[in-house]
Amino acid sequence: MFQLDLTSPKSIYEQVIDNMKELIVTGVMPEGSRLPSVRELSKDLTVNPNTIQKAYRELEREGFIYTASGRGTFVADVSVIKPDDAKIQNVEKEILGGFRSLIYLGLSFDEAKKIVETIINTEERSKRND
Amino acid sequence: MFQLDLTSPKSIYEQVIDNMKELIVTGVMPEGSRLPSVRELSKDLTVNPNTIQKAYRELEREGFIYTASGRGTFVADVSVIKPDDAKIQNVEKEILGGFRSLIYLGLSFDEAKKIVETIINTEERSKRND
Amino acid sequence: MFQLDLTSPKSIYEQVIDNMKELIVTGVMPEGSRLPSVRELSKDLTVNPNTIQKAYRELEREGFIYTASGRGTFVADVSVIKPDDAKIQNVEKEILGGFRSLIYLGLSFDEAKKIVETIINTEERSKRND
Amino acid sequence: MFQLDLTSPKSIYEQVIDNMKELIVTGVMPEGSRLPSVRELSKDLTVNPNTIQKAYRELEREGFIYTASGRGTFVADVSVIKPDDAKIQNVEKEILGGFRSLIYLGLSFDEAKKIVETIINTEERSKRND
DNA sequence: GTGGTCTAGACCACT
DNA sequence: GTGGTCTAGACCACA
Repeated sequence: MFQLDLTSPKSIYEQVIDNMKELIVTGVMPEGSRLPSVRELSKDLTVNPNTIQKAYRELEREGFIYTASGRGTFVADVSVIKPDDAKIQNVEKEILGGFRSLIYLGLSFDEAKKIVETIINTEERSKRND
Repeated sequence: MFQLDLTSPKSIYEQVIDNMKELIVTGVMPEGSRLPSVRELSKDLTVNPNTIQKAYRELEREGFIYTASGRGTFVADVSVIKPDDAKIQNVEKEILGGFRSLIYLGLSFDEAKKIVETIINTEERSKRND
Repeated sequence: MFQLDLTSPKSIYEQVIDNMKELIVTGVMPEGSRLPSVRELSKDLTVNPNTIQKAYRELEREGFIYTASGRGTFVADVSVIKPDDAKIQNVEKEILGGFRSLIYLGLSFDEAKKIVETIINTEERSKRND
Repeated sequence: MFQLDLTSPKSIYEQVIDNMKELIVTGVMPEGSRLPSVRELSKDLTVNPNTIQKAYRELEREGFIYTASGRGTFVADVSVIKPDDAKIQNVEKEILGGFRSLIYLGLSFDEAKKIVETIINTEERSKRND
């Protein structure tokens, strides 16, 4: 399904969340499709079931999936998710922090700006090739 | 000097580092100027001295400051710091992650792009007004 | 007969029970009328027969229906059911918990009160229009 | 601090959440006050630390508390919490379900209505005596 | 089989 | 000391 990066500073359950969101938002996992069961995925990634469940729980809380005990977990209707302004602001701060880090690392403002533009353009192109 | 946000998920020592870098990179604390002593700052921010110590150690490791034993810690020549490619790549990943988060939160690609552009432009304007 | 909400946190058998009770108490299914067989209903709702079986068993236990072996299951005389004080107390706790949740969600006491009154009034009106 | 009801159908972590919310909303735990540490409370209630942490995490997510790793968890400014319409609707459904259950249990509409009114009035009186 | 809860106990970073 | 993450493995209700 996807791979974990054990060297990443991101925790395992966060990686699972991000990877799943990616699959859902890009439509690889369409609405209503069934996610691998907690046990399946935990075995597949060789991590503890609790870790997967933690990720699934968070995904459910954010409205990406819904869970039917005894039957499985399924992709929700993501188009309904309404942007949460508070969260967006947090992410904005995160991005601003990242941008400033580039400056701290010794880049000029214009170099940093260019890097961010490149990141977005690369992302845009990769989306178009889906 | 600056304020801490005790409710922030960022750890205190990270906040100290970021604030210090900000002051240094923007020139508020020019090269050679003396930083508050660990004790002074810890008292000022009412945090544990160990926490300030840790922040200063990291700042020194990254080349932003240097310590003159018995005299204090001073701002280094920041223009010398060479961008560390590995670190830049990490920050790039962080920014990309943030950008994708905007999408996950329900924004369209163009909305997310616009937000990032606004962040950078705001930052640019604030720098010009320094 | 009725629809299930597969995304609901309520389990399927609970949904079946509640829907059946609704039909019985409102008189849509009058005393003595025959319920769909387990197989029929399970096919109709595309759920596992065991699930329907479990719901019927619970409904019988509570006195809403009775089974005539080999002939089917029928609506019992509901007017005979005596309120079970223990159960009523449980439901009262549930309602109190819900009411407090409204407060936790940031509503004032009066707002919460008004909401509950509206719920009951709406229910009352819909009953009158049966 | 409070007691758990091990016979309750509510899970332990839900009970912890509800009890804490109660203490916070009623002002027993004012803004900024420190919650018992995960370990303390787990020992106090003789439950596993993970269970307490699960509760604390949820409380944080809902904005009732904030957490400062290494220092403890603290009561947040609850007045800021904005009612979440989706959640309110869920609670409304819950209350409606409870109300209907009273009817199913054999009460008349007016009896059920009176019970709910009594619940709210009792709650109101107990608040006034705080 | 499915998800949900819980225990016991470990390791980590931060204060 | 604090909270955060994770493993290993148990028990439960539900389908």
